[in-house]
Amino acid sequence: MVTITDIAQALGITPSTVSRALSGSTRVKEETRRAVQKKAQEMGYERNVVAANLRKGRSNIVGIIVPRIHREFFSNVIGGAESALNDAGYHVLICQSLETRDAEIKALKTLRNYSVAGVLLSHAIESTDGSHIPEILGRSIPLVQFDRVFPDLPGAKIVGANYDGAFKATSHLIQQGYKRIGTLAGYMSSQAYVERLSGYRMALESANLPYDKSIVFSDTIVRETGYQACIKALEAGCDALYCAGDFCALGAIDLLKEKGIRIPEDFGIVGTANESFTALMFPSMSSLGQHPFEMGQAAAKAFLEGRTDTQVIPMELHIRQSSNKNNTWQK
Amino acid sequence: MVTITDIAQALGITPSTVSRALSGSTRVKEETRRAVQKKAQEMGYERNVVAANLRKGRSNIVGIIVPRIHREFFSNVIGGAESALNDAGYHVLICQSLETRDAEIKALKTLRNYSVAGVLLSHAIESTDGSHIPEILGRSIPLVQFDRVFPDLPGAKIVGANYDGAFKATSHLIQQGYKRIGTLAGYMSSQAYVERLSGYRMALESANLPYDKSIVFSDTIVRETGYQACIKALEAGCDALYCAGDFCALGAIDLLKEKGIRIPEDFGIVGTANESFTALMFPSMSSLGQHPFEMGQAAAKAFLEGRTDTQVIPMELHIRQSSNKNNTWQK
DNA sequence: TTGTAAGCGTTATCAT
DNA sequence: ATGATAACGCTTACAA
Repeated sequence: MVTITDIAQALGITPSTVSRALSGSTRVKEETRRAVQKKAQEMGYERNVVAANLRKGRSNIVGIIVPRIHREFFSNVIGGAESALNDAGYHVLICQSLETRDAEIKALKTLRNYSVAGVLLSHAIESTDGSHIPEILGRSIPLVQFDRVFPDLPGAKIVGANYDGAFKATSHLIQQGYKRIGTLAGYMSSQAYVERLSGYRMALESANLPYDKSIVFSDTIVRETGYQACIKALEAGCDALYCAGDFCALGAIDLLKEKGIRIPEDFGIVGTANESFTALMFPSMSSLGQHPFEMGQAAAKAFLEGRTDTQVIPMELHIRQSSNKNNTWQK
Repeated sequence: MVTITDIAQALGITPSTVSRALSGSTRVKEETRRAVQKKAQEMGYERNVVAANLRKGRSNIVGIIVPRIHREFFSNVIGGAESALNDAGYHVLICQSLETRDAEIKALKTLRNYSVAGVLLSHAIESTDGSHIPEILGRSIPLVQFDRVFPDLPGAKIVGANYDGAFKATSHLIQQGYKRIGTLAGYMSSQAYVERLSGYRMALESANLPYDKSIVFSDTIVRETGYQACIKALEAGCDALYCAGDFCALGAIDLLKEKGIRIPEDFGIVGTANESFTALMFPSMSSLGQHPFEMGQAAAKAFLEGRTDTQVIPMELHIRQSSNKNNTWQK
């Protein structure tokens, strides 16, 4: 590997000058800069980023911590973030918390240890508060939170319009004529779900419908728990569910099919996330869509631009068969 | 940040001893090792990996290069690889080639520059040969290829049982009684698709059916091209298609629905990849399943164990409605 | 078993 | 505008 010292020797100058010429900004004669750049090109020089990082005390790596890489939502966020960061000369070190606080802490320490330029984080469900985060990152590593955020932490935040979205989704169910609308609300440890629940509640109250805690099912939001919760929802006389996730909505549909309950005639379902399967399944599932790729790009840009505000990414309601009594199909 | 020098001072010994005590193996008195470890703990020491990497000329980062992070298949591979690597103390730097050779080359150079411990790679479609890969990585960075591999490159390879799988899928269509079975074969620049085509061909020949090039559609395998190819397949008198991807199979189904052609009665479809939507759509789609998570784990383990052989991950045929005339439903 | 010293490749500070 | 020098924190011959 060719170093700046090699170039310096070849040119009869010193490494410092080469370094300056190559790093752009500082005062170097135009002539020498050109000569250095030419020589560097010729010799196939590439800056050793590890050495540069050590000396500078910061790297051009951005860490991304997500609960699970292979969840459709998160992999899309990562895809969006990586593209934007890469365009700006950054690279992405990726960590999974697997929803545990310990792994999240370990990942944060790892990233600090690599002196990353920044951290993009969506916290583990197990992390009910975010105090560990600034504690580990300190003042010098900028933090961008996305999707699951701690509002009280400083720094940029990118969130979905959870309140608005859930309000729209629930209002839609009301308009369709469903009378007793429950919700699979998700983890109350996460702000995103708390807001979805608020949106649900306000939609009911705006329509002068009662908010009834006995049909608010707060649990993990996987297929199996959706199935289980739907049993209780039926017992409680529900005829529709707004679900804070698509997989728990799927579980609910599993049960309804099993019981021979017609969708959407007898029971309405709206999920959340607009996973790709929702449009393709039968009956197709109405879902409140997030925009993960854009969220990833927004998180990356917030880091790149040094923003510290909160950005809200709109959520769109995709009305499909599972909630559409009037049969106005929408792909 | 506390350094080994700090620990050394606190203990009245030298940094080298501290380094040795902390790096495990070398000869250090058990007593001092214990003292050092205790002190390190006390002072909250964490080894600066950047410095260590610079000195050693290699890092504990493994680079993963995939065409696109957010494709379901690849994100699952990454998820599996990350878990296994993380357990062994490695971290993952992630790069997207976006299917272009240039980005792939850039990523390889970046990873070399970070002196990564190894590279896990699934090459871009645009890369029709792999000569650039060892050229950039050299002898010292181990390469593990997965899914899309160049057989002539040295090093470990993890591939799906594409030949076997396509053979099974096509044989299944034959058994179901379809008479003229075409294929959406995918990119012939990639070995995986070449093998799927071979499996398709051999299944036909084993059943004494002709292999007819006019019903082999080789193209990109997205929804739209599947739709287009299916038009031609119908014109050519096909009554079934083995599709080398799920999305092109979906495009084919789009067309069949549009034309009112019954699935599976009049036309059979088998896709490849077993994307999650295949089980949920209507009619549910038969698909040749890969095991991306396991593939990622296998790739990681191949790196960790220094293997250089080729491992074949079996593919399973999931028979669902789209090819199941006998209606023996299988979830 | 431990200490000494050099060096990984770069950047930053001070001179010149 | 350029050069000399030190330093980032660690590892590793070599010496003791």
